[in-house]
Amino acid sequence: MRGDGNELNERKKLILKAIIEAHVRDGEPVGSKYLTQNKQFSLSSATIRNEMSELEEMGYLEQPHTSAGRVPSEYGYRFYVNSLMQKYRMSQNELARMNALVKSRLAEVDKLLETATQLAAALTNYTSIAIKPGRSATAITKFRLVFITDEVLMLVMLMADGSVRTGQIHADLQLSPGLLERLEMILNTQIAGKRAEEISMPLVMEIERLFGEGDSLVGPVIKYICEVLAENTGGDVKLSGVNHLLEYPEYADAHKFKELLGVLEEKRDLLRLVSETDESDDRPQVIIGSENSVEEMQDSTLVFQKIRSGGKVIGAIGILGPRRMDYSKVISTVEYITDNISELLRASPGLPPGGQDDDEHKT
Amino acid sequence: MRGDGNELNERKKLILKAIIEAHVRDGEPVGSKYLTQNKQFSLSSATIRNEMSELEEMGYLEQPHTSAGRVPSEYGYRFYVNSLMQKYRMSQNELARMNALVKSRLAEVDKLLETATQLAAALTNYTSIAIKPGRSATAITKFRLVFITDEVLMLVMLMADGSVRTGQIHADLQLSPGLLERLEMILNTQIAGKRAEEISMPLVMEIERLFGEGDSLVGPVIKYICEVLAENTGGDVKLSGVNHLLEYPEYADAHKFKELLGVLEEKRDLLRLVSETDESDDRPQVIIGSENSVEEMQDSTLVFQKIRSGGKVIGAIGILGPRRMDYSKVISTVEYITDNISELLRASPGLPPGGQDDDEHKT
DNA sequence: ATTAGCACTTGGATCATACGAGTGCTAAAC
DNA sequence: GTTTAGCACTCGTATGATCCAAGTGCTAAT
Repeated sequence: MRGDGNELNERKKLILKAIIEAHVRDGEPVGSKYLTQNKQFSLSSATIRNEMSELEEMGYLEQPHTSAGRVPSEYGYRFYVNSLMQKYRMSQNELARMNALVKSRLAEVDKLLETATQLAAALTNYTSIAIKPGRSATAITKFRLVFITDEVLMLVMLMADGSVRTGQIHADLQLSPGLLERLEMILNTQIAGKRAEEISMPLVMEIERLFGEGDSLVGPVIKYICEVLAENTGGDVKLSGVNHLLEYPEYADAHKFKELLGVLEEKRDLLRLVSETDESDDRPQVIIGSENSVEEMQDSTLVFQKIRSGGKVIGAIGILGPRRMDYSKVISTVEYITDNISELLRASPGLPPGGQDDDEHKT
Repeated sequence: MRGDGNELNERKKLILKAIIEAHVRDGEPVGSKYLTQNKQFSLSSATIRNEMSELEEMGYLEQPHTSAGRVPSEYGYRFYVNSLMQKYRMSQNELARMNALVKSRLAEVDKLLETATQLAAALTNYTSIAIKPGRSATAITKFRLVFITDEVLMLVMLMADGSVRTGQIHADLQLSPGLLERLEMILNTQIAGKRAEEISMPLVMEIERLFGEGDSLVGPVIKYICEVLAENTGGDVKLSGVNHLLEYPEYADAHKFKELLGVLEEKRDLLRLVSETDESDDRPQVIIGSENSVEEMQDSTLVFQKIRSGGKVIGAIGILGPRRMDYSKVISTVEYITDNISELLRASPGLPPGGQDDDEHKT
């Protein structure tokens, strides 16, 4: 019954569009009469009723119960997003607000993502999600040891993917810049480039031998390095504006809302969701209802877009709301914010400058 | 009417305790009859009624309406927490679970706090909050510049409070270790120890003059330093288990819950709340209802405890739930978790080892 | 092909009633 | 003097009946 025959005539499209937009606006089923009175259709309610009846048969609409108006089906929304919707044009006001917010804080990617989420939530009145996928353990290409105090050193690690990690290590013996220089060299020759599995006990002992004094220094350092290598950084998810959801009657059911909240906090599912989608698709992705493999989110829509920097996906920002959501506005917002972030990332320093990747060398 | 005369006799205390515990258990007003049938009181309901009536007059109990049972008043809870409650003894099971979780991930304070929150939420079935107060702008005592690639350097700043901040800076000119060494020295002589206001334009120009080449390097570096100095790090708040709140009918009202969520996300109020309390008190703090200055939280109770490392408050973890909360269990949990974290912080490195503070030198 | 008209369905709001839980008080019992 | 039994009273909620408005589907007329 879906997409049978060949699609909708113009009038049906217009009606469907009007229904969806009306429903999104006030959240109630839309009746035939409503469409005639408020709107530009020069048709009677009866005619519209007939069309609606057909639209229902074709799967674009649904009836909550006999005497209610129609509501867009998931399929209907999907069609709307794919074909009917026109891009939302931000108002002067919104644009100004956005620019101001975007410019305010940049710097580290983390902060950037967080700001972006808050922004998205504030602008759309839906819940917004920042996703930072975990980098799966990469090798370390270079070490630097920095002398901080007599007892503390900082370990700086340049990762193969171009990012940098740092950590402080507390040593039990008296440190000196010279000592660190020696250890740094040893690390760079012996450990750089290796994966966690390759750091065997004999290797560690060899290093301790080379370094000579103070295995109370080598020990903690190696331990820290192993931790970083093994880390498989879990990825991070930040929510903003969860409270907005409660504005929509769709989330009135406390129990279901609780479940949803639980999933959102769990991170895992969200991360999977983002990584499941087409890796190369850099447009906003719209996941409507049951297209979503996470059960608890099947009454919601998730719109998200990946953010790249130097060819690598470094995160994503998304918006979550009821299936009845202002797709046009949400999609534009996500798109706009993502673009801006990419822009900022290109301009500012802060993270991988594209470094040792294959693609970038052709310039 | 509060605390008039001189306090409760034994029987009143017992009855009050029983009422509170029953109410916490099932969330409904407690009637006189209920107390007699289920419980160990060898009294009739009438007697209990009389006692309850007096307890009400004294301000420990309240009646939602004439024909409902009694409910503990805020004052009643406060009394319970202060005098009646006995420490919750964790079950073998809970202890095991906790230990396992605590041991799993430690390392950075951030991670630690996050794990702790999740733990607290899981154990208590309330919402848990990790609070990392912002350090109010401190001076930088020392700089280190680390060569990372031809174009990127890492700026390491030792702060006056003993912590370390790092940031990457992208330079437009070709970097070299020698270059950085020179700049490092200039920074250490010219800027170290200064506050943000003291970094004037003339000073910056002086530095550029001293450094000579490439103000395309000095510019970004100084800018970054100023940002860090001005930063007044906002502090951070992490929530876990928000969904648990929805289990309690107290939070059924979607609108109020939305407001509460909004406040929790805002961070600001929470941070204030924690910093408002007695700085030196390291026991768990219990803020019940209207004792809380945040309006939206006046129907809730917040239990939290500060975490110190080397004398400095580095964060707090707390639990938020309905006023009717299992105080005994919650307080013990918070206490236990906090103690464990302190323990871990003492054992592992990772953060300020107490550094250049006054108190610590006396060892 | 469109429209007017009408019978039918149905969820929600409104109202009245009944019920149950709990109290406060008085008078009797210990 | 304290405790208890008994009873009238209060009040929130659950239940059910009724009504209404909105919307549909269908048929017949335009």
